[in-house]
Parts: sequence; C-alpha cells; structure tokens
Amino acid sequence: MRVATFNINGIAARRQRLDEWLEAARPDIVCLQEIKTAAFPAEAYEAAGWHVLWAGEKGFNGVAILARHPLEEVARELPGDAGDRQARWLEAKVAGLHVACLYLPNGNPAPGPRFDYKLAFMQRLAGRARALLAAEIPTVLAGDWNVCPTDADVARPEAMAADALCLPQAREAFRAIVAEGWTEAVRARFPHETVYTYWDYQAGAWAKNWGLRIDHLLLSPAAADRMTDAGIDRDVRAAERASDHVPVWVELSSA
DNA sequence: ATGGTCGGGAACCGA
Repeated sequence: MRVATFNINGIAARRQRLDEWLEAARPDIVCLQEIKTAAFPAEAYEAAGWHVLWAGEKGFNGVAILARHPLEEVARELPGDAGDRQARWLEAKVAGLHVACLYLPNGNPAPGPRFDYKLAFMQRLAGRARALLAAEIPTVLAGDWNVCPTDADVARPEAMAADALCLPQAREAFRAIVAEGWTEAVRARFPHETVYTYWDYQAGAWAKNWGLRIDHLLLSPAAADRMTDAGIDRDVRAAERASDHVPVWVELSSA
C-alpha cells in the first residue's frame, strides 16, 4: 500500500501533471494540498476509480484525499479553534489505515499574526496527533508541513534562517510532535542524504537545487512497523508547468 | 543586486 502526499499548487493548473503522476506512480492513497478551489473535480476522479474526500475554498489552501479503497470521513477540521475556516485538514479511514491530510500554515512573515497562527495550528495538531497515537491505530500524518526540520533539510540555511519554515519555534514544535512517538518516514529511509521536496519558482531554484524538505509523512508505531520503503518523486519537478512541490510517498506492507 | 516566478482570478495576495 503506497501512501503519498503532493502539494499540487492549484488543481486547475496541475490537472495534467497530477494525472500523469497518478498513472505512473500508482499510489493507493494520495493526500493533496493547495487545491486552491471551491470546486474540486471529484466526479472526474471518481469516474477514474478513485474515492474522493476534499475540503476547499476559493483561491487559497484546500486539501483532498484520493483513495483506491473506500474512504470513511473522520474529520474535515483540526480541533481546537472553531473560528478557523481555512481548508487545511482532512482525516479519513482507508483500508484499515487512519490518514490525515494537512496543509500547515506557511507563517511568513515572521514574527507576526501569520506566524502566530502557524504556531497555534501546530499546538492544535500536537493535541490531535497525541490522541491519534493513543488510539493505537496505524496512522499516517501526510502533508505540506511548511517546516524544514533541520539545516540539513535546506540548501541555503543562512538565507532561510529568519523564514517561518526554518525558525526555531516552528522546528521545535515539529520535533515535539515527532518525539511523542511518530516516525518521520523520509528521514528514516534516508538518514544522511540531502533530499528536498520543494524548490521555489523564483531565482532558478530548481536549476541550482536550492531546495527545502517540508513535505512529510509521519507514521504511528503500528504504521512504521509496516514501512518497507519511502521516496521522493523528484523528477516531477522538471516537467513543464510543474508544481513547486513534488510527491513524497511511503510503502506499507499489508496488515 | 532586498530581486526573482508562479497560481488564482481579474488587482493584487499568497507562497
């Protein structure tokens, strides 16, 4: 069972690239971020054999889960702030797995209200993650975390030191969540290699390999026990009209 | 060199 996360940066603009990747990579469950629409083409994906759960808003944010097996919706909002209307969270049960699809706030500029919102969101996420661990169900937290965990995960740490993706408070909040008992799949698979999941559109970042690792899959112990492989589909970034993120995936053996 | 380039959606904001 292959579970992937892919920030597509707009479903309207990315439809062809996404469909090509789905055909080539054949994931079983896909968590999408930044669909950037209040009208996700769920019917088209259902016609292609996918089960679809999505939450969107016009122009910004938005998340979706595509699954080859039936999806049972668990949640469309991250608990802890009833006033938060941003479409950044989905949870579903799929084929015995509990999957959360998240689009964590970017947080720039920092300091400021956007960074405060990011940290508050991470505190809410920490609480939900703790509850999911306590349930002892195989669980995957998949998404664009907008956190670069260490300086080994950024090509130009000095240039990014004051960025909300790299600031100590964001890194510490991420570390604290992982430390509760999650396995960070890509870093477990590549303990020492330099691997990125995002390259900015600006300044020729892709050509210079000025990347960041900000898309993560966190596995609960029961899910981590089943991990046989993980990877980053880096070549996706080289296509015309590519997203600035690439798909990241984990392979889990059958239960 | 405080820039650069995308997506969404129709002037700028967000990333």
